[in-house]
Amino acid sequence: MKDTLSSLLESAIGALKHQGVLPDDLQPAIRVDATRDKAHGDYASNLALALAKPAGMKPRELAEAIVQALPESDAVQKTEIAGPGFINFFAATDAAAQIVARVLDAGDTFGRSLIGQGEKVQVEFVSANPTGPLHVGHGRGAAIGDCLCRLLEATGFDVTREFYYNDAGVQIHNLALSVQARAKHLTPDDADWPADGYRGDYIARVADDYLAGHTVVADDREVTAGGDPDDLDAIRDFAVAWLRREQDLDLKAFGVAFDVYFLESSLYDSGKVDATVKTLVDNGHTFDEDGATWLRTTSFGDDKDRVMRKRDGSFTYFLPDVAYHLDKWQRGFTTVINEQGADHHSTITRVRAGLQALETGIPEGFPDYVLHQMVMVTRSGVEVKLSKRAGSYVTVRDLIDEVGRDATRFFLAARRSDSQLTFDIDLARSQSNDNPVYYVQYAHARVCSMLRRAEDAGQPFDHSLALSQLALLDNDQEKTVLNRLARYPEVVENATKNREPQQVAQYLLDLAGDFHSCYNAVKVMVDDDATRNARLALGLAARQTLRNGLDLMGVSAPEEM
RNA sequence: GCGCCCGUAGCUCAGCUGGAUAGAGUACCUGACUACGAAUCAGGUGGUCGAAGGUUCGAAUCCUUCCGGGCGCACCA
Repeated sequence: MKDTLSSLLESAIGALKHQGVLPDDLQPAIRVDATRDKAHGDYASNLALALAKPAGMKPRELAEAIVQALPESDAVQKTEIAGPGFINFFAATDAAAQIVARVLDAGDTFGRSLIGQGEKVQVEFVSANPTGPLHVGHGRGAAIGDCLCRLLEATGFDVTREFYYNDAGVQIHNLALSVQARAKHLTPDDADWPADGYRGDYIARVADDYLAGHTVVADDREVTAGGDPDDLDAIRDFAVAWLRREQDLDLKAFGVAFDVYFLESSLYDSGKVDATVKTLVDNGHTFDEDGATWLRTTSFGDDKDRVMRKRDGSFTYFLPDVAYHLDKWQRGFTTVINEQGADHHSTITRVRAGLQALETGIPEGFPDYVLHQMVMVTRSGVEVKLSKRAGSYVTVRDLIDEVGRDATRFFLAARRSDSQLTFDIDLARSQSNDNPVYYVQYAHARVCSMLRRAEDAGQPFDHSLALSQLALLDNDQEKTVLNRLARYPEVVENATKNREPQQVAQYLLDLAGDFHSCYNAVKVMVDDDATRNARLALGLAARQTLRNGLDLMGVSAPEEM
């Protein structure tokens, strides 16, 4: 519909140029938007407003001229000029209703597109180090990241989900010491407990399993416990595998699966860290000072230079980070999106600067970042601190157990990532209708119920009859649903382009609302076969679109509630 | 002090990259099940879009400066 209107406007502009009303060299960007207010018709264009100045005409006069020059079309019932010079289009009912046929025909593919053209995209998200179960912040990252991946897949990109972690750093050493302490029957309250040790109860479980000689299988590794409490290396290997498995279980419960687990240590093993250093040095972007080697990141927009090799000879974290992103580029990912907590935002400039200093033709904006702000968790109105060491933080699995996977995913992905989020556990776990995901799912279940009812009444849905009678969908509420359905593909495209999964959530709430209103205003199960089937078809189209959108969010679409 | 993000109804948040009279949910009032699921719907109350300037036909949206909140500012990750 939108495309139709755009091309109508285009030919009108062409005609006006021909008549000499508009200058020939004018190249207007024709824009048609769905209206917010029914009084403004179904679609509106601001073309006359945008062109008034270059054309040297008053907006309303120009709008008049454009409307006069518009070709006839069956799709348009009437046009109006309103406000400062908007051209409002009222869609012909049967033309608008054709969206139902389109949705039913496309089915699961409605809203999908090929704009990605198979481009290889990598999304790195969660990337938690294996020192504890995933917390709510990771959950937000997982919900947003996975939804982004689903959006990218739906728009024709070739997506790789990647999880990056470090199994050898200082944090992991602390983990091993903590497990060892537990294995020697110390508790976090003992004087000898490691200073920076992890205090969570899970440490004791790791220690028990280690002493018992258990074998753990994670997605990317398998380790059998040595059982010797003095063998710190064995303890570390086992603990890492144990927590990787724990995180796998968290992710599985959340419905998120990764294609690649990438180890920071592999960058050292493969020589990529050394190669990166050599390139940076050879390119002359480094200097030595205070016994350390620095990278001159200020040449690439950073506000100060950064140490890359410490005085003790080891590297700061950002060097392997640069090597890692070079590796991503070399693997053929022209678009890379890093979803991570905003508390690490300072790495962006550094990593990009490092990549530029390699002078290998990597674009300046590489990689893309999607940052999510902090999640504050409250219980009984009191903040629960997010700390792995405290051991009292809310995990992803806590939330899933308490409020369910669907609600957790929806909550965490339904808000803009760059605003802070308060997760009120009491509210979220109360199974009340405050929960917006129920609202959307209920709309879906209602259509299913309607269809069951039609079957039971011996009046099953007649597809071909319905499609021939779509023009009967002419109530205000039905038109609202039709217009909403027509916007879905654009929402998917926009959400993908802007990397904003919350747009999908917002759309689903709007569509569900439109449907519920329509459902209450217009009775579907009427005696007239034509009307009933046309309305069932509208319900089916709404159900299909709800299902497709929910699927993008990784949320189920239940047939009954 | 410097950098990034945020500030929209009492509360939780949308606002489709500049459009028309700023919208939902929740809460609070009033109504609708002898019609398809009332986990729903219809209506009402509720706003200096943090503040002040600027850009233009037009600003919650873009620019500047303040105010307030969060997060960063390591030879930690």
